[in-house]
Amino acid sequence: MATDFRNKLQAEGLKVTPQRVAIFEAILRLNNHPTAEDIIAFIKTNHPNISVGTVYKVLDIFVEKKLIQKVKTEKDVMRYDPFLSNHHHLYCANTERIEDYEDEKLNQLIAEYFKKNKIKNFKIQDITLQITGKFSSQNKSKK
Amino acid sequence: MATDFRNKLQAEGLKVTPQRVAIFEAILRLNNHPTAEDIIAFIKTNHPNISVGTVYKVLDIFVEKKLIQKVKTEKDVMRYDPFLSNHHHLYCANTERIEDYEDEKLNQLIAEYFKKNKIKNFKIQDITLQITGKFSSQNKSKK
DNA sequence: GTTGTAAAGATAATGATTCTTATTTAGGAA
DNA sequence: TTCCTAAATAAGAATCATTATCTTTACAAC
Ligand SMILES: [Mn+2]
Ligand SMILES: [Mn+2]
Ligand SMILES: [Zn+2]
Ligand SMILES: [Zn+2]
Repeated sequence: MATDFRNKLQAEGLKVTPQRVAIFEAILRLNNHPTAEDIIAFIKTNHPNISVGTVYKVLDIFVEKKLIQKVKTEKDVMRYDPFLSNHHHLYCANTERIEDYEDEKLNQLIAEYFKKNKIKNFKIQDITLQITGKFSSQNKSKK
Repeated sequence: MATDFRNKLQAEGLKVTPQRVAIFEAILRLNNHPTAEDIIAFIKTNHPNISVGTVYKVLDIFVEKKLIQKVKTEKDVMRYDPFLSNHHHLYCANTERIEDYEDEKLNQLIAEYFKKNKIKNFKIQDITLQITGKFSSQNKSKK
């Protein structure tokens, strides 16, 4: 996992720097699909003089190299996801909480559906569900 | 349709102003899920001195009153959708094009699936698919 | 040691959006 | 119709997430 990350960076010809490690670890720990600001705040304790620009730069690189993903929201702040597999998101209707939702059976159901029902003039690469609603067990990793 | 819009505004106790009408019509005409900037550019021809702040304000009101929806993207610009029914979106992997995708059969399939497979601690309100891929018939209403 | 290059830090700039304030207007009341 | 006033708009400043620029550092190859 941590070594996996190092390997992936090196395979892309990118250096394994303390900043990059710290940013990646922060995203893993902050498991509510953190914003850049969340990440900076988290890192600041052990790594007080990290530069804001560096964080944004590194996040872009991670996204480009597919070490993380961006998560779409209706807000004017980007959020990041270290979880790369085909999965879906539960959006809280009231708060900024976003939880992962994995469901292989559902993925297959949808894949089969689209195998039979092609979309004209469109080649599907990826399907993600945004499931909006309310969490009943309050909090957990709120924002 | 146009009167429907007026009624809905009045039902909410909101005044029907030329700006609001122009903004709503612009969103209908600009059928690629326009940004505020797209809307402003479109309106400027007939309505040269509309204020940017007004457009953002009005868009917020429309969203709040459910006359339009926001469309989630990975970009730092908001996009708006006049289409309110349960529908999905086809995101072009290369361009900013976003098309509506309506599929009642799919909606039912998914609804049935979740009727049988509840998500623990979560009450679903709405499900939207983001379908990413490539359009084969190039353009139509590009960005 | 010198050179070259990727990466990080500091900080200015950008661009979408929001806020503030003065002015105008829609539309109900008189 | 005319008046009145809360609601809405215009103009422009401010905010804030993100980008860009420029300098400095890390570190490897020569
Ligand atoms: Mn921006
Ligand atoms: Mn912004
Ligand atoms: Zn996720
Ligand atoms: Zn739509």
